[in-house]
Amino acid sequence: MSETVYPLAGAAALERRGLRDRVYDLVLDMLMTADLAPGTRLSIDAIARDLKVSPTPVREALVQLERTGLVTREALKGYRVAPPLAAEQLEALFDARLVLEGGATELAARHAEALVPQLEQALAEHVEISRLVHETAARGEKLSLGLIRDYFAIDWNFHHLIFAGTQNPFLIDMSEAISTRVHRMRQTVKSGVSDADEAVIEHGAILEAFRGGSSDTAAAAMRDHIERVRERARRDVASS
Amino acid sequence: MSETVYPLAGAAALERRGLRDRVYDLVLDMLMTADLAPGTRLSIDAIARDLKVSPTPVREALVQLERTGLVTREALKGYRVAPPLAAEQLEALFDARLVLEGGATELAARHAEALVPQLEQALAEHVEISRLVHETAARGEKLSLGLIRDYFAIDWNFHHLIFAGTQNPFLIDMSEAISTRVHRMRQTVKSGVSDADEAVIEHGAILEAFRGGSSDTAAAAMRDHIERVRERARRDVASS
DNA sequence: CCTTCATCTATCCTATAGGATATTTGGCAC
DNA sequence: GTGCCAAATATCCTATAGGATAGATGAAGG
Repeated sequence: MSETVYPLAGAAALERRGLRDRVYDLVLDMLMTADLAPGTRLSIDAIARDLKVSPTPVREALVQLERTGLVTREALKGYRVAPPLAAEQLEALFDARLVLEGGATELAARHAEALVPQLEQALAEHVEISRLVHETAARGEKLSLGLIRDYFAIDWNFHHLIFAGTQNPFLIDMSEAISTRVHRMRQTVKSGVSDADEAVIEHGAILEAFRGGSSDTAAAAMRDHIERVRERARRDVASS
Repeated sequence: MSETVYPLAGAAALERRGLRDRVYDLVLDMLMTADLAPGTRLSIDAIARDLKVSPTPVREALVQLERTGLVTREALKGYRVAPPLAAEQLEALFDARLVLEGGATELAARHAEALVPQLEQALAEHVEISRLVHETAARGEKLSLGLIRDYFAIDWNFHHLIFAGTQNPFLIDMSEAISTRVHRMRQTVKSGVSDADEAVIEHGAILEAFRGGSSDTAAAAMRDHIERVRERARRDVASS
């Protein structure tokens, strides 16, 4: 008796999750880190055996993943890792980002006061991990998958904070759809870590614009950043 | 024997669908037409009994619906019809539409030549059904659910064509997320049919801008249209 | 009369089983 | 050796069963 009951501390944060959700996280993580060749079959039974669960929750997790665009489904044939983004689709992705993130930046500027300190924090982390990457590279070591993963997470966090700053649940939802595609693109396109310095500078310009309080200036800085990322990605594709 | 086999005619269009997909369509239709009170429980077993299928495909269809925002899920508690859009969320929805549809209109202007005839067709249908609505109202008859449904479909078709005109799969995906929410909003907000004349005029202005070929003008016309719809929706909410 | 606790029912969640479909393997004919 | 067909295997898809959890009902105590 007399079990220690932790009262309300963060009770709202504790949201119960079924097995389905955990399988979803695991498969998502698997798709993000281990770069599977596009078109690889994702056998439901095989995944179920691997994770020691029944096919049912796996099936549901894959239905959910299908809506993110990371996997494709053909009825009665199964799921596959989504094909890589063709050059045309890469352009479309950046067009969509220009629309979405440009607009989101304008809206987020309404709450700039709350947003600026968060972006400062995110940028500081970005600077820090860039330094780490450079040091590792200078020592001639190969960048560990974990480090690359962390770098991408921190880089995207800056963009994510801006979406969150709009306080618009619909835009935040859409940002997640974009997010998965951007992460996937970075697996195929080599770049992403090599342009760390430029990314930091451009993020800094966006932050500065937020400090200024002009939504138009901030949106312009964001659009400029995305266009530059697009250019760097184009060069990478061309050189591969 | 000797079954009549229809050869290749439109074979590409015939895409095989599992039971899961049919259940999805049925539940989606049910959510769109029969206006269920928000918060209504969607029992998996009950739906399965209704449709004479096992719970498994129903469960998968609901997972898919969850991503559209039409239903909400609480682990171990089940699915419910999504709560109605609060005033705040209504504003957020229009903000998101301004960003998305404004941007999409700019991009669609690149392919204006192909788009204009389609929009002309859509607008003609819009005019036609508006006339029908007016006649029905003039006779003092109550508007049938089918007529209202058709009106909404035709109205939204104009917006959908513009998304399709971007030829951007990512934006088209996002438009579907918006579409379900807009349809749902129209169930709660009374307006939508009453402003038929204004909608036709504003759509006409967008079409005219596309004919002119200026992407900025077209985007401005679209944003103006959405802002006006927002205003009309606000008035409706206030008067209820 | 109201609160509290136990029991009971309904529902969700996961696991297992079997039929249906796709894919692969092996063999045969050319 | 190459192309085609058939059987075997693997996989997907739906159905059913049982354990687990949430909500409801009813009784006991204050």
